[in-house]
Amino acid sequence: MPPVETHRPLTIGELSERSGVSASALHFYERNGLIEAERTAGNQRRYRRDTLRRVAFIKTSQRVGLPLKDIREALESLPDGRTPTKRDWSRLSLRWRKELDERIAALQHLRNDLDGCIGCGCLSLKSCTLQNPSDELGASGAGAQRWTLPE
Amino acid sequence: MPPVETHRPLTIGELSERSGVSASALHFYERNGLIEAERTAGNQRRYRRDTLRRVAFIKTSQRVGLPLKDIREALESLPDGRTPTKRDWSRLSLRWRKELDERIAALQHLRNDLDGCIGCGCLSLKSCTLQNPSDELGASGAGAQRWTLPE
DNA sequence: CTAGAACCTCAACTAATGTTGAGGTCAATC
DNA sequence: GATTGACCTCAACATTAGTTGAGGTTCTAG
Repeated sequence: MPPVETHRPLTIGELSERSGVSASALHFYERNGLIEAERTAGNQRRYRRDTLRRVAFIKTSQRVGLPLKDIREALESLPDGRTPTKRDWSRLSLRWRKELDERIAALQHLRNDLDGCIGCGCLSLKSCTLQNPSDELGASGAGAQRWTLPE
Repeated sequence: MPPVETHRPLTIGELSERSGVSASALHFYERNGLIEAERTAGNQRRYRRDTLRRVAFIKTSQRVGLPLKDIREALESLPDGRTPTKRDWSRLSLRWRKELDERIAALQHLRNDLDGCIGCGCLSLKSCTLQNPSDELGASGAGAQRWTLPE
């Protein structure tokens, strides 16, 4: 296997296969500015190989629960012309880690409240902190709102 | 304040105000079998007061990230004719607690993986467990899929 | 008894995240 | 150099969770 093979750009079929993301979803991501592609003379897409990592980042971010809009914003912070370095990706990962931490904390808080409510079976509006995000949960885990409330 | 006031059914405006859920959303919940209402002679909705708790349960469940379909299924396990008791609500809360636990565990797993990746900046398909839900995360935290994958 | 607030239904629209299909083109192989 | 699988665009549709508006009715307070 010639090493030059390693640098050949990917067709959409290859990217789809290797990323596990459908071609139609890749089209969609492109329309929404999350990925981009060169074109052949015949107008077919050719992806730089680091697009694979980009798509991986998109998938992972979605698993965390982030909307594509946020993911696009994060990706926009990548260097424009050059292929992103490990350091670039690390920075993004670190950013997501914070989101994750907040989200986990919020869910744990919710669980604690739920534990309290299981005893009383309350879930009633005034007495149960679960009902009012702006109450205790809002104060100690503002991150929660990021994930469930509209902007 | 006469105690009989406590038993008067709620108008949609009252339920909306007290639950923080818009009237149009209440209509929507009704269309989708999540809540129900009696009607006055003039066809206006009148809600039993425990509907307040039902709506609270819906809101809380949504904050956990559950789709309405799942919430409806849970609510269907409530007794049909009578007003649910604390015990009934406790049972549902307990069920949600399990979901929450799984979800927290899955996110923690994801975070651990992410920590590994921050060091290497990888996020590449083969080497990074983050990419393949059916790998480690799938094995130890199947619950994660419940929240992010289509059925 | 009447004005105005609150309510009713139904249809259409929104936004996110894609999928599906029609109709046509490209490119790699025999 | 033709075939065939992979690709292209564009439009329409799907799903979730509602919102908005039009056009009409009911309820309540004065």
